[in-house]
Amino acid sequence: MLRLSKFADYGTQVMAYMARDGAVHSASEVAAGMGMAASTVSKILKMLARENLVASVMGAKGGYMLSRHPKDISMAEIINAMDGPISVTECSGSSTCSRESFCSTRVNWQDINHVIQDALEKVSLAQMIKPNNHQVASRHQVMDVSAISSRARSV
Amino acid sequence: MLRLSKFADYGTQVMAYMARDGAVHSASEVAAGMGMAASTVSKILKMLARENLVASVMGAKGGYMLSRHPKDISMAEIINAMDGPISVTECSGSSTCSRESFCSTRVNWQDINHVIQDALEKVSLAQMIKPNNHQVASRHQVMDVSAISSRARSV
DNA sequence: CTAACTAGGACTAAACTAGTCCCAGTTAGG
DNA sequence: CCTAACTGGGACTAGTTTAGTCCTAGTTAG
Repeated sequence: MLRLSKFADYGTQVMAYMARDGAVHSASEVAAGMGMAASTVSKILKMLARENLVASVMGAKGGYMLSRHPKDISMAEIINAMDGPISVTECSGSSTCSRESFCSTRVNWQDINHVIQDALEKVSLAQMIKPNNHQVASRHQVMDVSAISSRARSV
Repeated sequence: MLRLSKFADYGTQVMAYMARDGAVHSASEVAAGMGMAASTVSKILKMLARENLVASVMGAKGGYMLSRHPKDISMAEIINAMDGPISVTECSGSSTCSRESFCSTRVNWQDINHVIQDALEKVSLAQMIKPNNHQVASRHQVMDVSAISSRARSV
């Protein structure tokens, strides 16, 4: 199946929801807007915040906002934040595999991981929320650090 | 993590093992050669046989063999055989998602699936067992149906 | 000072995965 | 024709992972 966890999926949707404006939204507000449980959305936003994909504003009237412009956030970043590094097999990292001596395929898995990572880096959140126009293989946007607001602390 | 099941990984290794020659090997023989449990390898070979990636020979002195030349078998086929269709999210198929009305990202996930599928189709088993030479993005081999043997029935 | 938030992590139930086993069918060879 | 060596298919189980909830602490607006 080559599966992504549900969290990566949810994370993308939460990001998509937040991308509609640059404003601060509380977790419960996002949850209500998306029709999901507040505690679940809260957990997802925390994970996204830890990786600086959203910025958090603490205290009353606080909440979360995108830390960058949607076109400067790649799907690879979101997936990495939610699921950890993109790697199709266990052995492709540093971990030891008991059959490593037999295994002739290891370096090639790494190549495959790299291709997938590349493909995901080329898709921005902005593209992801547009109606489909087959832009997946298009050129990667260069970051331009257009801050949406300066209110956030944790960026 | 974008994980593949262990079966896809094992499947690849079993295929790699069988690719060393065109001969018939019993499941237990392959298991012994790879240092894995016979029952596990047997299960994997059954799955591969059901998708016609290996051909089975029943009865005494039976076993399995690759159904095609390694260069005519793609990684996409092996992964599909072991894990089912390559699809990064649940909703990208036909299944209904409760938030489909909110979800603006669906068609774009399908594009991403397609890119990954493409990348995996371009890697043949033959390439996978060669020492790494960064051939992942190279052109896809055209099938030439060079039968290795005519002994098999289930091809 | 209090209500409305986020931060972090512990905890649990459900789902999935990996691995084993069993029984039925097929074939080579004595 | 019988038996041993195989595959085919599927049931079953233990272990792991995932998803989701909840609790406590810290921060800030008003």
